[in-house]
Amino acid sequence: MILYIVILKYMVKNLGNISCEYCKIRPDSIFKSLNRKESGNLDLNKKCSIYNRGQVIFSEGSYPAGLYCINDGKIKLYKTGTEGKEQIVRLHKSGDILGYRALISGKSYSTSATTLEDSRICFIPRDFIFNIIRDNVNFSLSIIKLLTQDLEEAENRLLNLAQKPVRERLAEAILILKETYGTEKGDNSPLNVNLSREDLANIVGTATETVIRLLSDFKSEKLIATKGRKIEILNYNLLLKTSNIAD
Amino acid sequence: MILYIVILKYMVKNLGNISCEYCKIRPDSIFKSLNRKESGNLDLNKKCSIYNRGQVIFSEGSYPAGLYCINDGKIKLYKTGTEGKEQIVRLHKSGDILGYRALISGKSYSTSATTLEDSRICFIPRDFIFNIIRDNVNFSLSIIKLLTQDLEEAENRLLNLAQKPVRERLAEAILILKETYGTEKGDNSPLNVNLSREDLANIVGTATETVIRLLSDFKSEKLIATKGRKIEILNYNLLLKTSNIAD
DNA sequence: CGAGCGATTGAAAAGACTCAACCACCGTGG
DNA sequence: CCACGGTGGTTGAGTCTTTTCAATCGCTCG
Repeated sequence: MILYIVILKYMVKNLGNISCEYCKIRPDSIFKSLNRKESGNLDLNKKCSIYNRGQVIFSEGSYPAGLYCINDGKIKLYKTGTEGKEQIVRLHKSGDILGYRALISGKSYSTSATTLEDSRICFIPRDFIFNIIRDNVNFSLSIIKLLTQDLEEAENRLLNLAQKPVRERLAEAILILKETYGTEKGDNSPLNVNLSREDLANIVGTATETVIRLLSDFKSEKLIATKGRKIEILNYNLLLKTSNIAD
Repeated sequence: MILYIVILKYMVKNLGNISCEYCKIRPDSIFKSLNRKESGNLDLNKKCSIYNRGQVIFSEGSYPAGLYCINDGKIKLYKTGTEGKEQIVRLHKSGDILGYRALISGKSYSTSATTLEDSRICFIPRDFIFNIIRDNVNFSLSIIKLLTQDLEEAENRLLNLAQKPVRERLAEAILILKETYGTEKGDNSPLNVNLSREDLANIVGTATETVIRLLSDFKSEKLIATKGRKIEILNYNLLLKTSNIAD
């Protein structure tokens, strides 16, 4: 019986190995500039796996052997502070790639990555990536573009952490969650992501209890509604105002 | 007389137009991968200027027409928050280039840059840079490397702002100032940079008064000595401990 | 049913900010 | 030469946000 399960899991893993050429996320990914030959080559080199929710993809301090492409799933990228508390640096979703900073700079990971839900993630070995960078200028331009986006976002968050009160940051975080992961059904439905209060606190950069208190403030102000971990935005405009975002 | 001064200033500006091939900062700069022809070409295209202390090089929101290379000087790169308070994102020194993020991403500047002291800065027009990127793979790899460094640094500061108390962040900031700008004469001399208490606060992400109070704490703990804006590190190890940097 | 984890609430304390006053220094103009 | 105003630095007091610690609750899982 156990053997059977192991085999099944193995099969699932391999079934995950879809074609990059026809991958649903291809139009959004940095691999879109690959030609047919390169793309076919990528198929032969990559290895797709299913990660269960809460599984660690890589850890701060270890060395990258390639990069990860999220076919389907949600991932948190975080650093661990001196007291062991996580700070979530970025959230990722289908179509994003992970671990390219460390791979390219040739250094160890400066963040850890963990799935927020069951995810299908493809691994592409180091050499393949470097070959593409050398051969395909557009690919390295895509990498540069990614980096500039991440950098700009990081600098914005720097400003927020330094200057905005927790209340505003939490409001903004909820808005960003909507931007990133959308809602479950339509406009009047909960955000399509399950985060613990602790994760939320680790995005905002505050204590878990503070998040809980502010969420219940938001609820009494009719900005949001919650049901377990599900958060629904009830008054978008007021939440936007609460977040005090420039312009 | 006034005319004379204007002419003098104009002359100084042109005298500033030194050769990139033999520029003292060339070995440290991203232009080191340029060959002789490209480098000569750069000389013909660039334009060097003297900026007085406190002069703005570019402002958040405006569009880049090229990038800046610091031949000599110190620059603060900062964002302005909703209440008009600055947050210093990064400090730059001789050999650094400025404004490449906005130039490459084709977007407006997301930060402003102002000199902390009189500086000689060269401007290199947009087209020239893009030509190099297209022709010289090593150059774009240098850009990628810069971006990865900046990103890593930004993420580290994110963690610090979110989790560390002001006292630790200020101690770390002083250590970083030493790393970046060194000391005036030797080990037992003040840091080689003049920052107002306000600038210091805008690095650390706190109020000016808090910086002043903590600095005087540090003084009574014999960690540092100050004389006007000059800060001298008296007890490096204890300051390091106070900063609570990991490892 | 009990253990354990995440969520919640309460109370107290700490950290940091704001506001206001005051000081020190510097260059200007009378 | 000195009064003046302006800027940046410093100090004090009070306040508010946020954290910390502790206790409780609810739910799930074995």
